[in-house]
Amino acid sequence: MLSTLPVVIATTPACCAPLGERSHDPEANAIEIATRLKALADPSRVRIVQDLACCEDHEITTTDAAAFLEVSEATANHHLKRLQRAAIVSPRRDAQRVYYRLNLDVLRQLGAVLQVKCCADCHCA
Amino acid sequence: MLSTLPVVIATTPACCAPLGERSHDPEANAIEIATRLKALADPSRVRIVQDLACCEDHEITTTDAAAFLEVSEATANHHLKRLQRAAIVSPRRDAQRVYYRLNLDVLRQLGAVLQVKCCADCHCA
DNA sequence: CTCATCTTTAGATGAATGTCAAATTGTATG
DNA sequence: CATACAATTTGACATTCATCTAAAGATGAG
Repeated sequence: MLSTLPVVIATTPACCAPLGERSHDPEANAIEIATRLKALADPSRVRIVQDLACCEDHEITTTDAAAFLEVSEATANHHLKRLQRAAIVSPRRDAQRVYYRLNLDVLRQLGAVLQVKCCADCHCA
Repeated sequence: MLSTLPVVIATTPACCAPLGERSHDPEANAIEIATRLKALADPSRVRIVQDLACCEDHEITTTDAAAFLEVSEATANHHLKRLQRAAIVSPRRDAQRVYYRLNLDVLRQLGAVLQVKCCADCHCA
């Protein structure tokens, strides 16, 4: 289970790309980033996140997600758990139902990792 | 082979999340985004991109990548091709060598997709 | 042309994963 | 407690994929 706000993603490097912290352990850092990206790299999970970012109350249950994705509840639950393990969503129990909600900060930080800025003197586009 | 600048990612929606265009075909759009994320969602490929964003000349060859990742050249080439198919890198041939270079705009746009902004009246963090 | 180097492809293999049906657990209500 | 509904787990299955070795292409040097 990944932490909600990993240091490796939060820090900003010196030169070009903010693709996570490179100074400490590049290997571990790359695994961390890849793990989070993998959690998002599936059409069903992208749609869940899209819906969560836009829907009325910004929450979704396993049953709702199953109907939304037109998939079994076991599958919907699998995807929600996958997102949860990457700290992209968090669960909230209310009676029988479990509502999942986006962790916007985590999503934004993951996005920030891809906002590569190159140094002034390089030939990058 | 994905196009270099897909419309689906370039456009900006109305309300909350800019997780790609949702108005046209949500299903196809989600597949598009997930496909690109998948191309990046591997530790070796993250390290390649990290290196490309920072290294001296912002280019890398199959042989260099193999040494850098400590992996066979076939494997390194596989990863570079995967990134190329997602338009994240582009090849440039010079004599025997093929130099791969980042498409910064594609990377930035993919990152922008995750920069979820919620509407003022919602309860998101 | 022949050799050396770099790149790419082909085929094989093991691990991860998306999906489902079925069974199990959790929670509330009669 | 018994029933109903929601969530989760389990086990199976097919697919994808990271990796390797071996072989084949591509390109320049002698």
